[in-house]
Amino acid sequence: MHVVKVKVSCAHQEGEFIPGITVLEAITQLCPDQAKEALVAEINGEVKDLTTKINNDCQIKPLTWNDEAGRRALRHSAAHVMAQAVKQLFPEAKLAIGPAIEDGFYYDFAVDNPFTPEDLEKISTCMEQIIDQDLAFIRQEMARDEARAYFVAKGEQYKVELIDDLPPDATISLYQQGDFVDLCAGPHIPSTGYIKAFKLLSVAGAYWRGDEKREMLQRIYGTAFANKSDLEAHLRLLEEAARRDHRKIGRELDLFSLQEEGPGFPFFHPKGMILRNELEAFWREEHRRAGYQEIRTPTILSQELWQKSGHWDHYRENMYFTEIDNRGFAIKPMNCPGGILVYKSRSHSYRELPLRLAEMGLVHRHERAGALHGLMRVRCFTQDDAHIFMLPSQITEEIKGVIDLIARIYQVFGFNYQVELSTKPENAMGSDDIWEEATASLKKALEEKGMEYKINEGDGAFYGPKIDFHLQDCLGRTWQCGTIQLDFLMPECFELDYIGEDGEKHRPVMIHRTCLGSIERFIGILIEHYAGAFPTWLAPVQVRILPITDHQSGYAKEVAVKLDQARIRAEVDGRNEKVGYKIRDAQLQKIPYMLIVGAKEIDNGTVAVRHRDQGDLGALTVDRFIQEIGREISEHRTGRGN
RNA sequence: GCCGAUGUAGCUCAGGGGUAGAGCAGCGCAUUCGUAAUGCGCCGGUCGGGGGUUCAAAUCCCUUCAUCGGCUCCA
Repeated sequence: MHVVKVKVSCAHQEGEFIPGITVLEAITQLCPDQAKEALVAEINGEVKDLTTKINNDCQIKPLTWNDEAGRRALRHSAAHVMAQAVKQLFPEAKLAIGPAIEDGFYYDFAVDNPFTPEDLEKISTCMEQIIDQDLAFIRQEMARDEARAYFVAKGEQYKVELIDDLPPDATISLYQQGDFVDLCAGPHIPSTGYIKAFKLLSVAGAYWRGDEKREMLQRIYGTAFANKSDLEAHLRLLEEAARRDHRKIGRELDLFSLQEEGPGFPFFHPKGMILRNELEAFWREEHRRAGYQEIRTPTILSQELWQKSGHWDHYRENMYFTEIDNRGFAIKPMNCPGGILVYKSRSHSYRELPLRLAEMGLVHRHERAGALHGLMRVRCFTQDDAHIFMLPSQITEEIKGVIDLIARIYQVFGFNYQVELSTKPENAMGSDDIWEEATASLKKALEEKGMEYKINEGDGAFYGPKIDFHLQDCLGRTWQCGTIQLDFLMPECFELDYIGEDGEKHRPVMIHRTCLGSIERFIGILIEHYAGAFPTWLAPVQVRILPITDHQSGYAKEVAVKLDQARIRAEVDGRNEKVGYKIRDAQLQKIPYMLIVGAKEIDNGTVAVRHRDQGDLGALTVDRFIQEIGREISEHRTGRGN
C-alpha cells in the first residue's frame, strides 16, 4: 500500500505526515512549546484555523497572542460567543456583523428594545458559561444557494443580504460553536475556552452598513484577552486615558470651557490663551522662516462670493448665513475665498511666485449636534491656514516644502502621525482629468519624500484632493490636523492670473494647507499628549513661588518681579498654608517649577528649586535660575532640546 | 441628525414622593510651619429649562436643552 506523505515545516522543524492531519497536531509534534500558545496559524502565507486539515506540503507559522492575526482571531471568536449569548437570551435578535477591531470587538444586532446595562451583565454571565463549556469552533463550507436558504429559514435577513453581496467566486463558510451558527469567513480559535478574559464595554447605535438611511442597529463593544492580567492592564490604561481627557484637564487647569449658551463654541480662559499665544508665536516664527507672509481676511463676506467659489453649491449645509442691509452674507467656513481676494487685489508677476499667504482664520461650520466633542470637534475654530499661489512647475517642490514644515512642527511636540491621501468625493467640482492630475501630483510628492500613506477614497475637499495628517488623542482615536490640498479649480472660478515670462497672462495653481489644522483641536491633542504637563515654554504658569511662612512673602514678591522682568510667567502662592500643601497644589496644576523660599533663601539670595518631575534640585541664585529656565525655554521652542 | 446614557454647590459625588447632603475648593479665625493635604468655623444649590400627575416632585410622566459613548459627517 502506498502511503502519501505531506511535508510540513514549522519554526525550522520539518516533518512528514499522513494527509488529513490538523495544523494543531503538526505544530504539537514539530514545535510543541508553541502548541499551547498558538491561536491560529499562517499556512503558506494565509491565516487559517488550527483545525484546518493539511493535505499538501506546506509551511506553517503558528500565530499567538503576540501576533496581530492571533489577537484578531481570539477577539473575533469572542464576538461570536457574545452573539451566541445574545441569541440565547434574546432569540428574536437578528445578527448583523461582528468583527474584531483595534483592542477589541463588537457585534451589531437588530432588536426591538435596545440593550440596557443589566442586559450586558446577563450577556456577560451567559458568555462565561459558553466559555466554560469550551465549545469547539467548527468550520463548514456551503454552496451559496444552500447557505442562503439556511439563513432565510432562520429569518436572518442581514446574513442573507451579506451573502447576496459576496462576489460570485467567494467561498461561503459558516462557523458553529454549540448550537450557534454564523456566516463567517474566519479564522477562529479552536474552542471557546481559549478566551481567558473578556469584558463588555458599551452599547451604541450603529447604522446597518454605516448608511444613515438604513435602520439603526444596537452595537455592543467588548474586548478580550488571552489572560486576566492583560485585560486588567488594558482597563487600567482606559482609566488612565480618561484622566488625560482634555475636557477634564481643561477644566482642572482652567484653560477653557464649553457652556450651554454656546454649544460647540469654546471659551478660552486666561491660561488657555497663554498656551494659544505661545503656540501661535511659535507658528509665526516657523512660517516666517519658511517664506510665508501673514494676512487676515473678514469673517463675513457676501453670499455672491460663496456662490462663485462653489461653497454655495457644495458646502451650504455647513454654513451660517446672515443679512446686512437686505443683502445676503455668509460667515466664512473656509479662508480660501478671502485669500484669493487678497491675491486678486493687484496683478502678479511670475517672479513673485510661489506666493505664500498664511492666515490664522476663524471659521464657523455647522456641525451636527451629536458630532460635537470638546475642543476636537467644534462649530468655530481657527485654522492655521495658508494659500500658496504658484506656477504649475512649482507644484511638487511646494508640496514637499509643506510636508517638511508640518514634520518639523510636529517633531517639536514629539507627535507620531499617520498620513492619508484623500481622493475625489462624490460632491466634487471639476473634471476627472483635473482631479487625476492633482491627485498624481500629491502622490508624487509623497513618494519622493518616501512617506508611508493610506488612501482614503472619496474623502477629498470638493475643490481638490488632499494629503491629511492625523494625530491621536488619549484613547487612540485619530483626528485630522494638518492637510495639504491641491486646487486647480478655484483659480479658474476666480480667474486668477499672473504675468509670465512671455508677458502673457497665465493661470496659477493653488495649495490650501494647514499644519496644526485647527488651533482648538491641536490644543486638545496637546493637552492629552502632555496630560496637562506642558513643556516649560508652553506652560501657562512656568514658575510658582512658595514662601514657607508669611515672613518670606516680601522676598517672594521680589523674586516674582525679577522673573516677570525676564518674561518668565510666575506667580506667588501667598496663602496661609504649609509648604507641603502649596507643593501639592502646584503639582496638581502641573506647574514646571516651584521655587521654595524660606529664611535660608533670603539670607543667601537664592531660591530652592523643585521641578514637577525631578523633585528637589537644590538652591540656586535667582539670576542663575532665570538663566537656566531661559535656556530651557528657548531650546524647547526651537525643537533643538529634548 | 440617529441610538443609548447622564444632568443635584465652582469641582467630585450621595440622596430617589414629605423642610436639600458630604468631601474638596472659596472666605474668616487660630497657627508661622522646609518639599504632595494644620485645626476650627462660615458662605454656597428655585436639584439643566418648561409642562404635567399629586395634598405634596430633586424624586413619577411628557417635552426641550446640554453633555458623555457610539453611528453618520468632517479641521
